[in-house]
Amino acid sequence: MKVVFMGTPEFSVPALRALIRTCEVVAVYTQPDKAVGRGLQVTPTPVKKVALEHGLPVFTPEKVSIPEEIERIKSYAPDFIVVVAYGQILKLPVIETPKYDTINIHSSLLPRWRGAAPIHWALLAGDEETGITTMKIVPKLDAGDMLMQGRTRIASDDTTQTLHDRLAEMGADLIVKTLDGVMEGSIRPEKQDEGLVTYAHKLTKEMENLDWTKTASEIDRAVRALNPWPGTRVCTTSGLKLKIKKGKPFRSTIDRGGPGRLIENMGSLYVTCAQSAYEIFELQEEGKRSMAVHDFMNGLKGRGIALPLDLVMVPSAVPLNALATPASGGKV
RNA sequence: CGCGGGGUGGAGCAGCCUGGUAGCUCGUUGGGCUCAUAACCCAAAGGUCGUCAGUUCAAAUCUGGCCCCCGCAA
Repeated sequence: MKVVFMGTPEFSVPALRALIRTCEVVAVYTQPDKAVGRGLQVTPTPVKKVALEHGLPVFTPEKVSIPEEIERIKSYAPDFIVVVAYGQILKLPVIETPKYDTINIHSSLLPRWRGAAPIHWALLAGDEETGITTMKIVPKLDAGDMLMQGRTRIASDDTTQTLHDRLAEMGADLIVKTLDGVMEGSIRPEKQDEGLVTYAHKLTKEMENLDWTKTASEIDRAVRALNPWPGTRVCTTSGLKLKIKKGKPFRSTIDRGGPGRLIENMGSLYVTCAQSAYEIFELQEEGKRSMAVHDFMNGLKGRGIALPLDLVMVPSAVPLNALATPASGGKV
């Protein structure tokens, strides 16, 4: 079975490896190398690295839906094109190239969370479970008929990072089964119920700003969902900028002057919010490494900074309560 | 030459601008107090201030080179 693979970030890698093991990967498409990292080093994408390790032909066009790339793909006579977080929208001529189908691995239980950041939004919304959907690609983003799904529960300590890793592995497993199923004709594609569609909008940098008027459990979800990027940040009136890396909702109520303060209680650090407080375990000050809250508080005393500290509200670009947007808002 | 922050006893930091006996909050060790304690009190150990060179009577502090770490830039 000949497969053309299209993918870019770390999330795509397990699927690529699985396909290399089980199929004939005839070509790999990925995004052009970009200048990233300290010093703006030009770095190949994770997918490109793996493809090169296996001696596969790699192509990195700015646009894949142009005639010469379509001709190139045709020349490989693929049975399937598999697309995993490629980063480009495929036009119909590309989609129609393979003998069988062009298939996408999407990291949500469609039709919930179409779009760019499904893992984050599942976590933010407090979903109890999420998963992987394989589907036929159609020109409209993430709207194709579904082929297979794999589900996983979201644990109370799951972060975007842990879910990402888990779902990437599940996707690798599922795509192999999906290709086999399509070949055998044992899978019957299922239409998405448009009434249940929600969109996972792209995250913005500004979403890092914590809205401490929310409840502790909403804050907890934000801390876990926005980890590692863009993070969850809090700014004090005195100019400290702190990223909350880990914490948990505090059960009892603490009333120390209302929401929006950093307070110390029994040797622990809390940010007060709606009704109660959120306890911080690990944080990172601007420009510094991440550290345990205990070390941070020692440093504060060393600098002569005393708690409590008042926080400044910085607005987010996308309100976290813009959770499940209705199907009508078809922009992603 | 992409932008920026930093390397000070075991940890997190202050001191550096305005050179002159190395400090804070913890931890560790010993002792005390207490029914008891992660609490409190007393005491002690522990640092070539990243590295090399320069300026100076004198450098953690000023100047230049080098090494390493971190944040942004998805």
